[in-house]
Amino acid sequence: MSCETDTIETVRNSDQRMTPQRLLVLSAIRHSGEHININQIHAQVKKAYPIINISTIYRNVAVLKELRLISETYKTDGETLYEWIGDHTHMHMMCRDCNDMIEIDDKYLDSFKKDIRDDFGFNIDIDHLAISGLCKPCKQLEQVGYDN
Amino acid sequence: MSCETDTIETVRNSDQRMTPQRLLVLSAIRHSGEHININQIHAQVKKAYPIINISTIYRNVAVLKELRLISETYKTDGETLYEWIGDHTHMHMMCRDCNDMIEIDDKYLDSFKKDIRDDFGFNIDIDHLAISGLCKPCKQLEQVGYDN
DNA sequence: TTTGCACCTGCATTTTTTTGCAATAAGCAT
DNA sequence: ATGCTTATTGCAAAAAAATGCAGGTGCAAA
Ligand SMILES: [Mn+2]
Ligand SMILES: [Mn+2]
Ligand SMILES: [Zn+2]
Ligand SMILES: [Zn+2]
Repeated sequence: MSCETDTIETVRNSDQRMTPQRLLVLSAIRHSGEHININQIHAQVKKAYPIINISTIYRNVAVLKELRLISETYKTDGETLYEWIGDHTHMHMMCRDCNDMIEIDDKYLDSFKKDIRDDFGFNIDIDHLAISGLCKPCKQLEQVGYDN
Repeated sequence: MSCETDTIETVRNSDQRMTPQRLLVLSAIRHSGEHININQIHAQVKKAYPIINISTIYRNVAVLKELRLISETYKTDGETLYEWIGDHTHMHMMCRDCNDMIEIDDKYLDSFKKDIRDDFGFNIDIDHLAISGLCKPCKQLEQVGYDN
């Protein structure tokens, strides 16, 4: 795993240790398509290390989240997803009706982010932003009165 | 509970029923200060109806959330909070270090919301918006290098 | 009022997530 | 290399959340 060198440093520089288990969890998330849940991480890690316990997955995900190497997203349908935070910074819009998630460039947040920082001193984490609402098709269905 | 008449109508108009248990859950959330968790709701409802089961709380909270009468917020420290959605629409900024939550007027979101609707047709739910980041004091501590 | 049906509840159980603990091992300093 | 300190792991057990089911009940239509 040569592409993880700087990540390994990040972990080590924070009084945490880089174990084989932790590296496998980290790689599973990093090299998954994009979003991955706990069971998928567990299944993936098991391929290389079958004895690993699910609690180790939970605990490592918590550590990586704390270090802001990964993000945690609660989907509108209840599923919790993890994602690698690299240089591809973006946010998500999640539809509360069809549960679809679309990816949105974080440039859309620039002005809002600035206002909040200027007026409150609060610094928004764009990497951890998932916003719920109604997507275009679902909104149209609602207006036709097709649903409620 | 005379102040719940329109709420009762909302529930009844959606092919769901208004049971005493549901009304108690609803009132507990509505009349709590602002944010309340599952156990607090359970404790509150028990005062009037001691036999109620915790699973009834979980199920009713899910229904009220689906009807958009209440919002569900995952705090940065893991706690899940519920809140009545009335006319006092607002959003929250949650600090990932000190877990403090500040309330912010939704006017700050107007421009962002419009951009997203114009460009993607996606309609953001302001009532369900809680954004994580670093609050002012925590940001200052970080810059001094006091923490990491 | 009475009836009927779909929704709800309580309870038991299952599933998911968290936690305590003793053994192990990472990483720093000899 | 070797030894120390302390984070981390696997396992078991606890706690939290979700679910199946049989009986109960809201409520709309007679
Ligand atoms: Mn993403
Ligand atoms: Mn609030
Ligand atoms: Zn949708
Ligand atoms: Zn803070």
